[in-house]
Amino acid sequence: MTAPATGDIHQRILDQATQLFMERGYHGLSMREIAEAVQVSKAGLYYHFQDKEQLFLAILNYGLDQLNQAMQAAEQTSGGVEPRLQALLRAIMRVSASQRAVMRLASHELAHLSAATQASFRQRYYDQFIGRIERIVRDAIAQGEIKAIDPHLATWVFLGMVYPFFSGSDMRDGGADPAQIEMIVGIFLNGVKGSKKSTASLQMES
Amino acid sequence: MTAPATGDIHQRILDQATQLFMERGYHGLSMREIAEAVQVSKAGLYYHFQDKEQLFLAILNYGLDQLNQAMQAAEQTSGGVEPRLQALLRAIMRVSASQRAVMRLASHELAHLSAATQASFRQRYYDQFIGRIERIVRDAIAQGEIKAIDPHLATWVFLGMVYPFFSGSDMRDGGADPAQIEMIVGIFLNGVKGSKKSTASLQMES
DNA sequence: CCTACCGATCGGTAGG
DNA sequence: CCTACCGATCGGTAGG
Repeated sequence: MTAPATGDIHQRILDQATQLFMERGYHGLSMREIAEAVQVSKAGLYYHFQDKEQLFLAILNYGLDQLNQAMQAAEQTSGGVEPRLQALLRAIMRVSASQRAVMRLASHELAHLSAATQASFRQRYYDQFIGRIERIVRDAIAQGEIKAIDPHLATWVFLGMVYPFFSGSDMRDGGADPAQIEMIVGIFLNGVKGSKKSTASLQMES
Repeated sequence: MTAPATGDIHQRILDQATQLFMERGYHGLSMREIAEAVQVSKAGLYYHFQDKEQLFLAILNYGLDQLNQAMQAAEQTSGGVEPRLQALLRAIMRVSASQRAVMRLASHELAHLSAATQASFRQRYYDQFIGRIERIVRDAIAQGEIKAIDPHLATWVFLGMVYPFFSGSDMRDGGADPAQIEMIVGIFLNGVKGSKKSTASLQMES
């Protein structure tokens, strides 16, 4: 009566649950509530997903896949750190805000899942997301484009800077302002820039 | 039998619950489990705290108080952005890692509380924590020490950079490495430095 | 502060 | 045999 409602139920569950888990967290949302939102029975949920944890994991994996595809295309960009980082960020900002926010959901809620689930997702997360940024940072250090700081730390610093754009809750919900993103990349690069073409005074540490 | 166990039960509940909420999140931890950990009855918990939300709020407020006291002392520091930011960060890093992590707990879980509780905490959070950093940033912009960017955005960028040091879960648990902290402040300041002149603000190593 | 409970809801599963 | 569910209920636990 209300609608044909037959738009791939599997996907409709994923979409609705994504939104609800984002608002309420893993333990703050029940399978019953998801079922009501999707207008299937709770048993219907369990036909499509083994249990709550596997449903949640499917959400995280789907979000990571979206990001991965976007980042893959952007990775062809060659040149220095700046064009590469900017291209990566632009690609990330082109995926929907809600799928971006799934990465934040992952970092907040992963600890509440079983050890096996955590391990399996964390592996993919590093391979497909963090690793891509860290690789650019490592290359830039090798080229002397940025200071010889710990690449892992530098990556986390950079991610921390753009973190608000993965959320829409801490900051303004408008979201992906390209100018702001570019400025933040600029701040990062200016902050960590190496001795190559500027002053050598910042280089050494012991 | 087991222990005298009479070390201010109110505080023991706070301490134990802080640790457990940190591991499990607001909805991932039951009052029953807290009671068992503290070795009081569940009803005993309700003698000391009105309900689960008020217990959780007490934890957040206590953590904020610790930070507030430390930051108040550091706020006497005068001079440019750099000494002021460094003093503030050093003060923050002197409070225990677990109390620092309470701020992260707040940012993760606050959304799961009632609107009234959220509002009451967020007010204090801005007044006593974020506001202190934003004030320094605003002063620095007014003095031309750093670029004329949105102070709110700059504050969130800075907080994002030091975010890992509020956790102990995303990064190494060792926690507060002063050298890393100083370097990050240096990266931020170098990244946002203004047109005034690059005098002492570039020197981050001693 | 405890024992003894409540209305309701939790994640998950039965047979059809 | 299949896909795609349903109404009802399981044993336990939630906050109060």
